[in-house]
Amino acid sequence: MEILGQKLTRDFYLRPTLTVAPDLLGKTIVYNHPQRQLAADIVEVEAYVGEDDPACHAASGKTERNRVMYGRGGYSYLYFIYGMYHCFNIVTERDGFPAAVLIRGVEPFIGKDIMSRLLPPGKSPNWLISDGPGKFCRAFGLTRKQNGLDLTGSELFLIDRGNEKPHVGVSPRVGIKKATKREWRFFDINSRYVSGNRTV
DNA sequence: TGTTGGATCAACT
DNA sequence: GTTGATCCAACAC
Repeated sequence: MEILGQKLTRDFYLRPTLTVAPDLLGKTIVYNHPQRQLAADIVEVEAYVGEDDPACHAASGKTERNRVMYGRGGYSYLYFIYGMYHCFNIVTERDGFPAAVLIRGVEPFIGKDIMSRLLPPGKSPNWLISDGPGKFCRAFGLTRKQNGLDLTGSELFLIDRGNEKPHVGVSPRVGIKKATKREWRFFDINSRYVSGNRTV
């Protein structure tokens, strides 16, 4: 199935991270796996910008883990955390400057039934499957295998399908103890799929 | 070689 | 509000 929309090009990702992050709200992530197609609209993100940002993985320099963050914008940065979860980031800005946007919440658009099968059994049908960075990666089946993918390619990419501009809320980033004064979390205030709106 | 704690989530009290 | 699950990168030694 072909989804109607304009694929985001390299230029989109090369802009300043604090411009790209809120601009990602309402855009659609498409994951074309050989056996399945998944798509979801972004409703919550966080920006991590450069070695001067104490909360950014690049705060203490380049390592094997954060290597793709140092590359050109428009690539995926996936890492494993807390022994159980993965987090998906979109690398931004020019080659050599480490920055990325963490995807924290999405509204399922295509393949919700497939996503549900990747989740633990016994949840009620209206259980939110993608409100939170770990839950999003689990619903999409994203792991470190997808680290470093070119998001202008055909496997994993983003499109603008003309969604209405969301009403954007701003807050400090979640789950970090450093740089809590920086309000670099952006979310669609009308979406149920923003993390923290627990519905079970 | 060993230790520690994290951009999480859900199930407790 | 607190804790368990469970891995591995980063850093200390």
